[in-house]
Amino acid sequence: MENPLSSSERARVGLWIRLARCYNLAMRDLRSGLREECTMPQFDVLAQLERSPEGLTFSSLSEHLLVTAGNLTGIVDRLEKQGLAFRETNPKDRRQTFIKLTDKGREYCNKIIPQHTHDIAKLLSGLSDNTVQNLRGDLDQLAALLDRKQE
Amino acid sequence: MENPLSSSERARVGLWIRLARCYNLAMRDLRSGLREECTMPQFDVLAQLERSPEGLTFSSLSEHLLVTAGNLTGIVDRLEKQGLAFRETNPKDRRQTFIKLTDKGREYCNKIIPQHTHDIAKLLSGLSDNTVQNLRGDLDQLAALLDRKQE
DNA sequence: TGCTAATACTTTAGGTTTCAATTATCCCTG
DNA sequence: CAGGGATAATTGAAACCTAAAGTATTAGCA
Repeated sequence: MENPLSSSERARVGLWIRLARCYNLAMRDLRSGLREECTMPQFDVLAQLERSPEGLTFSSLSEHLLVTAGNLTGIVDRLEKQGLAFRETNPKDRRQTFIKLTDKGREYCNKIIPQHTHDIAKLLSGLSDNTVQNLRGDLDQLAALLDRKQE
Repeated sequence: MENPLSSSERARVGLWIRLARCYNLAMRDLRSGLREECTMPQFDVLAQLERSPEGLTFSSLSEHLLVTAGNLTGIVDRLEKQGLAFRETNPKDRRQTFIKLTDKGREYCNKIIPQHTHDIAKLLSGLSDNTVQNLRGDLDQLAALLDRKQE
């Protein structure tokens, strides 16, 4: 009835399971390192804003972070409430909103970004430089593939 | 002030970013393939149950799927409401609950598991068998590392 | 100019997720 | 055999997340 999986298909399913497992294990660890400070999604937004002093729109953030714009509304609301970021309507196109860091937000980034960066490096420090390079290359290949399927 | 990142640290941060990006891109695609049927977390639970006719406890599911037990309560509630699974208290230890598939749930699994498996294989079909093998090996190494940090 | 379609964000409904606090049960030791 | 500590699941609060519908605003074109 069911046509059985080819070994090549099985290998790919196994790859997906491993990818998901690594992601979730790492996520769990990194989240706990950030916990007292801010949430992971909030960090992701802050880190993007930090490298764009001119501000970012919801659309561009949504694209970079792979989350829906509807989702960002809430995250930015909370950042705004904490005084770390603020909205600014684009006067040239009043549909668009720029999100920018406040001074407090920038200061905060200067503290937690290096800290979080260090956590990541430490978490992955057990891998050889060689393995890291191989993984990066192969994942780039995979990302290119997945990007293409998106359109 | 800030001591700058070594190139080896930078490489590891880049690896994490790529891993997260691939995970999220793939997740987005696979979710939409499953959408009309059930949610991804529900699928994950069903797929585990399908290979354990004797049932699984919340604790063991929690461990396998890397989610908290509190989270599973809700997911299993919804599966139960849909008539796909049911709870059964362990008479030998009334603290434990076995979760099992109903007939309807088993039938349902027979339909969607092959379908989802096929979606995964198709999504990753653009990678060479060689790249798949390399990635699997390297991710196994990474998972072992992350597992160890967990304890 | 004025209508229509597209774009940008928000809202809503339904799930998911975590952490922390509870409840129920079991185990163990005095 | 009773109390204290561990284990299993649930509950509650807050945040995240998506898809789909809604609201403003802009752009394009007849």
